[in-house]
Amino acid sequence: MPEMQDDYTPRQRAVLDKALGLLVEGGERALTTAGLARAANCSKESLYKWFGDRDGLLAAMIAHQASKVRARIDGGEKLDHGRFRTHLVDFANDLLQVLGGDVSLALNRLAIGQASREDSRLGALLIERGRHGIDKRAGALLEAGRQRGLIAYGDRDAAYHTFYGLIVRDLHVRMLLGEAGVRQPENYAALAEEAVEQFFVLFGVRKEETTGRDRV
Amino acid sequence: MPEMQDDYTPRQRAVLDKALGLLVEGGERALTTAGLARAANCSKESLYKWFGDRDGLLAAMIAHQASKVRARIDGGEKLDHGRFRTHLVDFANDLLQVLGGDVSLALNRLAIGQASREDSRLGALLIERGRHGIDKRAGALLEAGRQRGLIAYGDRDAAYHTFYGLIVRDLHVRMLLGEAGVRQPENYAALAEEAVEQFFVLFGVRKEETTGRDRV
DNA sequence: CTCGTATCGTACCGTACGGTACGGTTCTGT
DNA sequence: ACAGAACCGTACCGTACGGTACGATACGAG
Repeated sequence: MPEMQDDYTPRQRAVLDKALGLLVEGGERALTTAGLARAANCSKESLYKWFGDRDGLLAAMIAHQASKVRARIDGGEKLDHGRFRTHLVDFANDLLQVLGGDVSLALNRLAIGQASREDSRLGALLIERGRHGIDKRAGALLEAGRQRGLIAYGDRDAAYHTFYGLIVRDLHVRMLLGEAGVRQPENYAALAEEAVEQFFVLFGVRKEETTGRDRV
Repeated sequence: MPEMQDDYTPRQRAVLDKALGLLVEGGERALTTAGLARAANCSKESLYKWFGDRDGLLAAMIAHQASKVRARIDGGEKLDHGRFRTHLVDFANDLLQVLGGDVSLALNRLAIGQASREDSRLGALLIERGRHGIDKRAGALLEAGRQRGLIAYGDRDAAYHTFYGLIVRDLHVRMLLGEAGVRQPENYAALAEEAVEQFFVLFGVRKEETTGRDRV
């Protein structure tokens, strides 16, 4: 599996960044080969030489963007309840931040728009390059919490997906649809707090009154 | 607010159904005016006369589809815990069934693909015509349960969104992305059961202890 | 200095789409 | 029966896009 590092030259990376910019600004319709060549001061011939065809360009954009968002791994410090809780809240915040980001939304819209085409692998590529890192990080975090006896679950994937649902709810789709008033990063913190709170209600291990009486 | 009933002639409805068929089968690229005219045995001129332009056609398709899915309202029988639970499970099942349906996925993909265009109202239209009915039904259901003392919440919208997240998790986006192996209707029942179970853990009222009252 | 390579800018080609126009046909009301 | 409207099928137009070709330019290797 790929090492999350694109093997493109700096020039090519700059072009891919321009392409992402066009995509974010104007959607798929704005991302034409001629437009990209003009915006990036390169020739269409170079685009086709580097990326093969338009689909190759789109795939390269996803790979390039994924290579920039390095999934940081949480250090293995000693986990008490408070630290674990903080890590979960951080994860939830990061997740909302990522999903609500301009580039993420634009790439997801692109991949979803292409999903009907049978020969398009953009969706799988997006999940493989983008989601799996997040999943790994969350899985490790949950596993660490379970081993310390802070939470309990039968199926880690099920617990993770529940956690994901508690955090994201229907926000992702509504942001993808462009609904007004949904993208409000100032609310992410509160959403993350509440999701973690609910996650602990579902999967937390009662320590007989050891539950930190945090303010909510 | 519209009455969830499209004011189109049967002929026009048949054309809109053909259009939905083309969209489901081949995505947005397959839905061309010429293609639709050929498939529906009508003239392009009629299409433009009836729907104005392509965007009008797309909007009409959404309205037409929404008019077919009538949000049935649950009868007001006496609610005991078992009945209430059954209604919640039914709602969860219906929700998964709807979101995973061919037409719903195709229309959502279409609206999401257009979401970048500033002048596109498809996303808002889809939410307005499709989601609001579901939201109303769920809201009424939750409110009935609360008034019977079966569940407790401070904010109904928050409780509903949590319920939604527990049911759908990340399934909707992954289905939209076309990930293989995600659309498995045979799993919906188990997912619905588990979501309702978790929902009761979070918001259910124990007959003995009346705790679990959360603010926020 | 010179050759080769990579790249740029532009021009070009074929295609496909949105939208319009028009002659011929069917349907409807009187 | 007849007039008018609605509609079909097709042809047509302008545009825009993906992809290719080509001459011009910059630059490193020998």
